[in-house]
Amino acid sequence: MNYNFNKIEAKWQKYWAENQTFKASNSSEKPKYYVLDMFPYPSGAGLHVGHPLGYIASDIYARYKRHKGFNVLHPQGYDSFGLPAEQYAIQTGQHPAITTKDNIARYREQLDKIGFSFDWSREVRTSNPEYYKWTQWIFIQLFESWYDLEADKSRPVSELSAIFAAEGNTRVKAACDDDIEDFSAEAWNKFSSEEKQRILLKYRLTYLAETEVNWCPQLGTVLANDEIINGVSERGGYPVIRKKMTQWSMRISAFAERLLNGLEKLDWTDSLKESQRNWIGKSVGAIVEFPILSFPKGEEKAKPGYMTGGNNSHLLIEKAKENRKNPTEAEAALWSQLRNKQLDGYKFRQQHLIDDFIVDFVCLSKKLVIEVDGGIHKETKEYDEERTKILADSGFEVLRFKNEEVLGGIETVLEKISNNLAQLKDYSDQENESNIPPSGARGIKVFTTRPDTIFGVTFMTLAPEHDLVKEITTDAQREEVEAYIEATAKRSERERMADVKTISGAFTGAYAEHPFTKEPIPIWIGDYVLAGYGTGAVMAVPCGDQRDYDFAKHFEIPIKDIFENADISEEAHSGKEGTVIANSDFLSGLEYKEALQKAILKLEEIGAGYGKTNYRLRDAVFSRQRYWGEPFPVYYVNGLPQMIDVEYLPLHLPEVEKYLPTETGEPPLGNAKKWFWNRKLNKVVAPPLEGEGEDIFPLELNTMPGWAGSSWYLFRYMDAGNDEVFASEAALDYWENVDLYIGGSEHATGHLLYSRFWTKFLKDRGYLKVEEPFKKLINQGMILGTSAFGYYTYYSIINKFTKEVIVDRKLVFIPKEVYIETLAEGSDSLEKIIDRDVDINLKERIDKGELILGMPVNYTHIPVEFVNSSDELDVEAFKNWRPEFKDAEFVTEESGAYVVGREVEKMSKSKYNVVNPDDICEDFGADTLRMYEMFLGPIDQAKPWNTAGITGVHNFLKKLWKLYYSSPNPSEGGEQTFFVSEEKASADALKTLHKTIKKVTEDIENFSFNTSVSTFMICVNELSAQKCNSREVLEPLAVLIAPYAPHIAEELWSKLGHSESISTATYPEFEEQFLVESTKNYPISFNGKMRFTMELPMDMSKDEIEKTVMADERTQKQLDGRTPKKVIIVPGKIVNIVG
RNA sequence: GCCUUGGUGGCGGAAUUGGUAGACGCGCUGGAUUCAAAAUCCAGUUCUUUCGAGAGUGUGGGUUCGAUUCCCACCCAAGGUACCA
Repeated sequence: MNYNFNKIEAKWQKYWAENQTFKASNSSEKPKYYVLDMFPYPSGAGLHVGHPLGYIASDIYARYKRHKGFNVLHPQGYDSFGLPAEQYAIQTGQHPAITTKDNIARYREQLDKIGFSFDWSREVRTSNPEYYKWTQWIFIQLFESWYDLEADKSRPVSELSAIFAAEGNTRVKAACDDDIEDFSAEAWNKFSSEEKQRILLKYRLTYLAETEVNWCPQLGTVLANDEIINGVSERGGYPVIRKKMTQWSMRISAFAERLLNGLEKLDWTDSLKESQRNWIGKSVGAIVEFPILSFPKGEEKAKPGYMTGGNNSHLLIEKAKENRKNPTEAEAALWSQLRNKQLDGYKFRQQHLIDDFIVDFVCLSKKLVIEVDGGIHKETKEYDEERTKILADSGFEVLRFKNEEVLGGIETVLEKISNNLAQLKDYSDQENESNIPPSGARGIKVFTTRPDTIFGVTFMTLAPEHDLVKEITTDAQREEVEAYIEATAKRSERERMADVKTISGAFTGAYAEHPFTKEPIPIWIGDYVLAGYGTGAVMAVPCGDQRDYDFAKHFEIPIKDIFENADISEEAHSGKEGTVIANSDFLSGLEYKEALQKAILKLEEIGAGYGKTNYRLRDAVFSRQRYWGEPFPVYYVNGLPQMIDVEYLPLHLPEVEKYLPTETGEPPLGNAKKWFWNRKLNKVVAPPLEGEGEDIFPLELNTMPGWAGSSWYLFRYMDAGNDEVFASEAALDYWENVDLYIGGSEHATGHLLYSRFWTKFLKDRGYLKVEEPFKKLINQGMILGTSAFGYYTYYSIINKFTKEVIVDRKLVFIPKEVYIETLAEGSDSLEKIIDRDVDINLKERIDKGELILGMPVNYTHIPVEFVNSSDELDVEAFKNWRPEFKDAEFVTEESGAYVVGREVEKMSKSKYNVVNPDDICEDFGADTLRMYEMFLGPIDQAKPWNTAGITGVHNFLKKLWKLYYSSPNPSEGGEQTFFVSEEKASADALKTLHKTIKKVTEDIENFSFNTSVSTFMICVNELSAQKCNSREVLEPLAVLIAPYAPHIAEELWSKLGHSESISTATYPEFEEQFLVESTKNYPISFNGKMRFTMELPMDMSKDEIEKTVMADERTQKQLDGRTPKKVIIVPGKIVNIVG
């Protein structure tokens, strides 16, 4: 019987499905093993042969582990929320749920044909409400958590509130927003509920924050970086700008150190771990604060808020204003005497901000602060002391009066003030008050990894988006700066990073003060500084940093050399090791490391900075302005987010008529007719009518990103149907985490980091016991397509005088060489071709110059299914494909065929190079497809698909089949029938078998599937040559190959007399004894080049080998009379003769 | 730009720890079988060659008795670069 793969494969696929052969149990005597593929997105195009590559590899491993006695969990499902379905919905109006369902059905059908051992009873889809209920639940858990930096773990927010109520927020160390104000327990307890919510939001692991996005006003939507091409949208070509938007963020940065350290224990490739390390980007350095030295004239009056810290000042200003409106009696009395330069002509300000403090009165020109105690603005004693200290540090004198003093005898108070004013140094001589930072030490914070080079700072650069830019820019520079900011807003972040050639920037006109030298440092803005990195500002050290160097050269900013023996005439000296600092005051003469330490110490000493570890990892934006994603279980009361109670989950995705943003630019959910939450009824309702708004609040309009559902799906598979919890404790305890994960390296920093983050979070909160989701990870490379190209000319002949068109764009396909030659050298060959095609009379008239011949050339993709393995085109099929090719002519080879050009590209519909796995299964069988995909090359590398090569693997399976179909007495002319001999196998056959067991097992453990396929081929070739038909060899061979070619293995297994599936048959054991060799075929090299080989006994000694080799006549011939200088002998390996 | 991976015959690729470069398969060439074709089987197939041999693993250097493998510099290609999944 012939190898009828279609019949065999259908039979066993049916058997597996009916018997639930691969259904995994959540309890078993056997050890567990969890094999997972990266979550597929079911695209509309269906699977092409590139997709199953990783699934085949994981399936082989899963099946191998079953043979090895493991209880294997090998599930599959769909990451079914995503942009493509939404795009399709926008274009066609078709609901994404419907297209997604269809696509999944198609995927499933295709997957089933390949014979995977998936446990389909556990299938999940992220877009199913039963699934996203738990994604929403996890979001709520994140919202209800904060990160305790001391315990280094996530804790419930209720515990944080308790801490605040007991001791305020000054002692707790938490991962939080930058703009946190200190408050006491008393203060906390007095805060309104809303105030508390606002503060807690700054601590939660998911929080609302302003983030920069790529906004396309015309499309009314946010675009991904790769949806932007040259600053305009890919769709439509509309302009895109950077815009700030309030969005949900995930505080992944709190986990940075754990994500970094956790890598060490993972069995991932070094390159992948390295990618994650770089992404997390830990750098140790210092925060340095440069006080802003100058403000433009008049500005300090108009804007009293030049404080340290961004949003703090805004809050303080509000408070100060309030204070001004409601003075105490004493304050009001004093102010009436101080205002309008009444006292000795000195100008006083009331309720003024200095640093982060509000003082009652201040005379800036004398740096004198007047405080009146005991009023309604009374602060705690602790706070007062701290404030006095900081004010003193900034050079302010503080004068305190009690309420009674002011009210009892204002004359005495005024006299005291007056005396003080007279004694104090006058700061107003330096150009008004503008040289004194009006509010004290407002500064620019920078993060630097090289505080040792601080004396080399000659300018500062801020990101153009930096909050301070608008405030510090002088009138003279304003126009230039604003134009620059506008220009930058048009460039994407990636563009800005990639483009190092164009140096651009603008001077703000402002200066900062060097913390040590007190020299003024000009403040520039430049787009090489990114707002999201560090503090969005750098201290530029042109002598030590190339980008600063280039910037300085370009704008002719001085470059200060602070290195010993470094040449900085051409480029910056960025080396660290062995660098000695010079020209740097107390750092001079110190080596890099010492200088670094000392610089940080000094900075801390003078209060201008402190050592800090910085991470490049930014908090992850979690909002998407899309329809087809998980809705947030969130509604808003007075703009503050509220979580829907867990018992009312899932919050279903609403129906909308249009999947586009609303006319007012809101996300697509804004189109939903019913998208409000009734807090009383706990359900989704229509917008409130007049008078019934009390319990009805708007729901969140954004949806979650693609990575929400895929960050935790591995745990859902452990207990997929559970509607009480995301997975039961028993299931989680049994399966723990994924033992082997296979997928593309493109997920290195996205999915793989986010799922590690969520796993750590869920562990902290006690929902999981594991710290990591994926123990071992293998990357799969992409399978590329081999595109086919046709080259053509479309020539026209026009009458020079009458302009009559005689031949209109006639299409002639030409050989590739002619095309290339025409482009490179000229059209000689092309003309010859056209001459043959053109009517003789016309040709004569062309030669006479009466007619003009135009013949442009071009190329086009040709569908690969029209091309055979010899690159010859099926001309008729191609002509019928599209009307424009109907009348095309073809210049053929001698054989009469038109030969296409070939090139390797990504497999894609638009390139007409997609190969469908269904077709391959139909023509060659799933077993052939599986083995061929593995045979193509190493699993982790990209390689082109070439269907022509598949016959080799197919023939191999036919040969394998024949080994078992070797009826000793086939009837004359009849087919071979199944036969295995029960006799002892030959020594050669056993050697072949055990050699194969050894190699294949090693390969499978090393995920070197391509070499194991080769090994099988060698094995079958050898056994065929040996005419081996003994059960002793063929039975273990069937098990050995079963993970790779399961259908044929099942068939042979049943023919061998087994009634159970082969899937759990015991894996054959390798035995060394069959491989023992007594001789070695030694390569004999001369100066490292192998010239001939010699068969010598394995146990021969070094001396004997040398003697034997030297005595050989071929050795003497090679040496040609010379005496060798040296003879190197590695027993069992080689002989090398030098000389 | 930065990070990661890779570069070996006409093609996919192999080569364990520095030890016979090109296993295995495709393609190609020749042969057997056949009226013929398909299928199958056998032999050959890195390049150059004056048939002695010589060269050769992206390029240029280095270490070594010996380098595809280790080191340095460079070139090229692919993936990622934070809203494609």
